[in-house]
Amino acid sequence: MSLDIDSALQLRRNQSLTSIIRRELEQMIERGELSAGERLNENALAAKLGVSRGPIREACRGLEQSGLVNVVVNRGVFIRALDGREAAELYEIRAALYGLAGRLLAPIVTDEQVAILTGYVEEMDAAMAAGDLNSFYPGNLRFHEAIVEFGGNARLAAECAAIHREMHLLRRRTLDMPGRMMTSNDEHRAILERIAARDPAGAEAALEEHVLISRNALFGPLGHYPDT
Amino acid sequence: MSLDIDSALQLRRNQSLTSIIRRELEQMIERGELSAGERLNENALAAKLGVSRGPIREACRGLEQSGLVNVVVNRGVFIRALDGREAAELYEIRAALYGLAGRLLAPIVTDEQVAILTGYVEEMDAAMAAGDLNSFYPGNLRFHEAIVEFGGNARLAAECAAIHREMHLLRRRTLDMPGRMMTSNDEHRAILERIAARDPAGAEAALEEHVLISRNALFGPLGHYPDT
DNA sequence: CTTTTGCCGATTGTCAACAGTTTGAGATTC
DNA sequence: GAATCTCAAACTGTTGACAATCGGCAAAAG
Repeated sequence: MSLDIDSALQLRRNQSLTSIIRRELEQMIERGELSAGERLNENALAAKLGVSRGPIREACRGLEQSGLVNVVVNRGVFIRALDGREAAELYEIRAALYGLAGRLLAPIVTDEQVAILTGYVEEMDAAMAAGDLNSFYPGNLRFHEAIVEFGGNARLAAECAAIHREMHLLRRRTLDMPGRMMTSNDEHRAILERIAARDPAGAEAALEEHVLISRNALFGPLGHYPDT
Repeated sequence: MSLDIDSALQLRRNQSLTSIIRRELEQMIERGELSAGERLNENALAAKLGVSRGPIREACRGLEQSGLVNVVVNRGVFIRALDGREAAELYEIRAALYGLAGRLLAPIVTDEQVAILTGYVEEMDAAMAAGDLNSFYPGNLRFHEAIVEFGGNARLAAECAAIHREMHLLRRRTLDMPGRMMTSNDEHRAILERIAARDPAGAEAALEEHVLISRNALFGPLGHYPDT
């Protein structure tokens, strides 16, 4: 009982309407309920959420800074549309950051953490065997999240999460295409193996390669910066 | 005359009060007029800038997202203070990003760009010879900016600029300490030499090392994540 | 003397209204 | 019939006001 009150107060304590709305909008983008290029109507949103326009505008300024929306003066805020070039640039950065995460993690990883990562890979194996893409995806997500978390650089983890959110702005929604599921998990095994071997350079290379292969699967292996 | 009007309109066209205020606050932080931990008073700022609190609050939400301020509900916004651990984490990320920039640039750099970079290094040499730290600093800044710009990944350049802004939150303000000026420019020469040789791996390594040496100069070479 | 309690000024969170801009439809002209 | 002009509706930018909350100080209780 008192625990409920405490947690409720704790929630209230660092959640203004603005932050609640920002999170809500982020999730709407992640779920695809707001698609790229779409315009946000402040009045409509305010009415829908039962608040005034002030907090909505504040939330949108936060989203603007994190790159999820574009704001055009006197015209409104638009869900950002990643073109091919921007997505490719993002993948490049992501590859470098995941590589760094692997390099940080390999020397300090614990046996327990290796076990956790192994669990995720096996989950994905099971999903793969069942041909179930919907349960493959969360395993994939947690595998990558865990690597950056365990690496010990909290800021790096936050940055990777932000980039991952931004990836949802890509029009072609298949972040990991069905056909890539099995080869993808082979790569996961390779990454895990290098981490478990406490091999920083190997883990770095495996993670970088994994991200860049994903990128090439989306854009084709040739174009450096595709134009759409 | 009409040019003045046009440029004024052009300014007005994609600059809301919010964006002007955000830039102003960023510059105040960069110039050190707002020091870490300090609290921003919305009313005072609004009066000082001659606007209402709305745009101020919106600007602060943007600054929050880019990590320049902390917002505590019902207490206000505080200029963020980087502790040692956060700064070290930032340096690690920065090293990886600059390394990526060097790797991208080396294969595609033009002779003209090499000449520009060489010019910056010589500027720094001159400043060094004159013992003039104040003219060393901007050369240093432009050298690093140019490398990420020329690399061709616009998003990477933006990310590096954001991290650089964030570095100004460090309490120990000497981003490059006086004593490091000469050794620092030796490293710049090494970086430039690897880029001019069109050597991606070498440029990457030289840039990473350069950033990590800076980090160690600030924190000492030993501690992985210092606590203050 | 220390601790608790209640109040008050200051500050933030939120809202509703006003002012200026954009947009699109219909009228008007050539 | 096509292009241009006019104008009103819709929307965003900004403001000032109201409500809720926090921190500190003084008085009362122990």
